[in-house]
Amino acid sequence: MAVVPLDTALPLPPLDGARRSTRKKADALLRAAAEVIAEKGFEGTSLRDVGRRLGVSLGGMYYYFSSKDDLLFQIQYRTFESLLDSQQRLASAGGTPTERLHQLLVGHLAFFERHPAEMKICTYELESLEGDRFDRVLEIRRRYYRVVAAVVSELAGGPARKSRESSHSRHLTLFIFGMLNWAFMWYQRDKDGSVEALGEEMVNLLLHGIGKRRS
Amino acid sequence: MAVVPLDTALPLPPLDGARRSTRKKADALLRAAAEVIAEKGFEGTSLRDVGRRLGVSLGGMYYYFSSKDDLLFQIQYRTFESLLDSQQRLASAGGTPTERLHQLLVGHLAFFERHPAEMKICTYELESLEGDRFDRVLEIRRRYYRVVAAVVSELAGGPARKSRESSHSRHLTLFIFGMLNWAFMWYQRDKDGSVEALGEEMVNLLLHGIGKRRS
DNA sequence: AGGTTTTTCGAACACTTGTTCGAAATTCCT
DNA sequence: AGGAATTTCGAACAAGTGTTCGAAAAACCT
Repeated sequence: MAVVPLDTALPLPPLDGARRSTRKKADALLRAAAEVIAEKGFEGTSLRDVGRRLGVSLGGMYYYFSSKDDLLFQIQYRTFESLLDSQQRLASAGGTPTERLHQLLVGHLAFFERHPAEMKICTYELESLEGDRFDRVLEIRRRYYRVVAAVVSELAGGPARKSRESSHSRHLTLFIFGMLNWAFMWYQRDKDGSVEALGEEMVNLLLHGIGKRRS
Repeated sequence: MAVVPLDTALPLPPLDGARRSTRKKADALLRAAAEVIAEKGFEGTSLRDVGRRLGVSLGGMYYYFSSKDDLLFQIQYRTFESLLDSQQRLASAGGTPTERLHQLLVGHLAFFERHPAEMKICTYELESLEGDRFDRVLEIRRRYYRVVAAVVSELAGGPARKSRESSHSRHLTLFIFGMLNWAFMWYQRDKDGSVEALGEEMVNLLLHGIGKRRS
């Protein structure tokens, strides 16, 4: 009976036994790819284009990524890893539910301001992923959803019920994500002010509705 | 000196001197194309695919559309024409500003429920348009924006100022579009109820904020 | 220095794409 | 029925795609 070698699970492209400089270059390629894909779309982007930005040949790209799909997956997964981590820190930093919501809104907007290309890709190109890669990205997105939903439930439903999420607070949460994620369609710092100020406007709307200002 | 014929400005594909059945077929092709593009993206969709759905050969497609870009343009432009028309009717039907906002929210959601593929394309594939086609779609989108923005200003700013839109009500309007347009990411009639009910939840949030129900 | 591993390249592959064009088929009108 | 306009097709084109592979180059370690 043949024995399957048990060592490092993933064979080539994940760059496990790689020099640090190589990993740095993979990161740089990922960032460059994000910019191109954000501009021309995933299908409209060729690996040759991405490589050319950093002087890497087409064949060379396959040393860093096992496929074009893998590249897209890594952009999306890493982005949500980073966002989730940052937001989880904020959500568990204490304060009233209102304060925590405020933190999360500004946190999301600030992250999006720092990584516009990656965030755009996450909203535009989720469905360009397939199979396992799609599932894994969906799963981490759900984790992020729950972080925000928890705070919204607290705020909307009074003391959080242990049981299933109410459809009311589900909708509230999705409305909020809509406002947040739509921002990349129009937000320009010059025109719209800082993300902190924008987060403030958002939290005012969410707490008191249109018309009334301040708390 | 040669004389350029002055008659029907647009020569071929706009199907000006066309039989009624031909225009019907063009409409059917447009709908079929919308479904394919909504599923696989514009770049990922081939004219061969679209044609095959209705038994039209690749070459045949060019009798109806002057190019692949033209097809995408027509989907987007016609969709906004129809949406704009329908919403303008609602906005000028009278009632208090609150009632008119309510009408517009439900109207938008209902339109989106009737034309999910087209609406998805309008949000995903605007940037796949170029030059004049891009400009024209942008212009009609702005017209629609103003219809909603006008009602929001009335509601938020007290009596509407004649002058420039305040950045506060600009943001409010864009928040609302975010909630509306994000809905296609998650809305399922079974799970989320009717669009009328959803519109009600939205208007409640906008008027009174989280937590308080009813008016 | 020499030898090993990591990195890079370029050519070749099979395939798909949008577009053009001229001839054939169909439909319409009188 | 015949003639004119319309619709439809199929083949051909040039260009671009992701992926594979084996050999060369560079970097590293002792």
